[in-house]
Amino acid sequence: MARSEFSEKVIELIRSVPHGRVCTYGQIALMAGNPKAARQVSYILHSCSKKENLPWHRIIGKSGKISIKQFEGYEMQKHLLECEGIEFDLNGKINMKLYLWNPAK
DNA sequence: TTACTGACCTTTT
DNA sequence: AAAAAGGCCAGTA
Repeated sequence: MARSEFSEKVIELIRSVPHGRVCTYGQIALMAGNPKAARQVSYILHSCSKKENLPWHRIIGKSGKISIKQFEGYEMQKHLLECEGIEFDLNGKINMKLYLWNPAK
């Protein structure tokens, strides 16, 4: 598999996400060096979550919603996030203000 | 090599 | 405010 520099950065960033915190695709893509490669982040997750055992459940959409389809693992992600202390509102969204991981700066 | 796909994001109706 | 369309990049076939 072609692990580009971008991919490795994404993987490392995902691994850097603290327990009980979430991050967005765009955020990771931006930190990885490509603000517009957010879509690719998801692809990398799919490729490595199994092999690298990455916390893919901590990666969500910018709106605070889970982007994945229900039959793909929506329930599992929600459960995993709840186990980390993250709560969902009535609309199934996450409070970004509280849980969004803001890396350094 | 080109073509198609995708767990997105931004801008425009 | 909500919904639709376009654009972007990297990876796989």
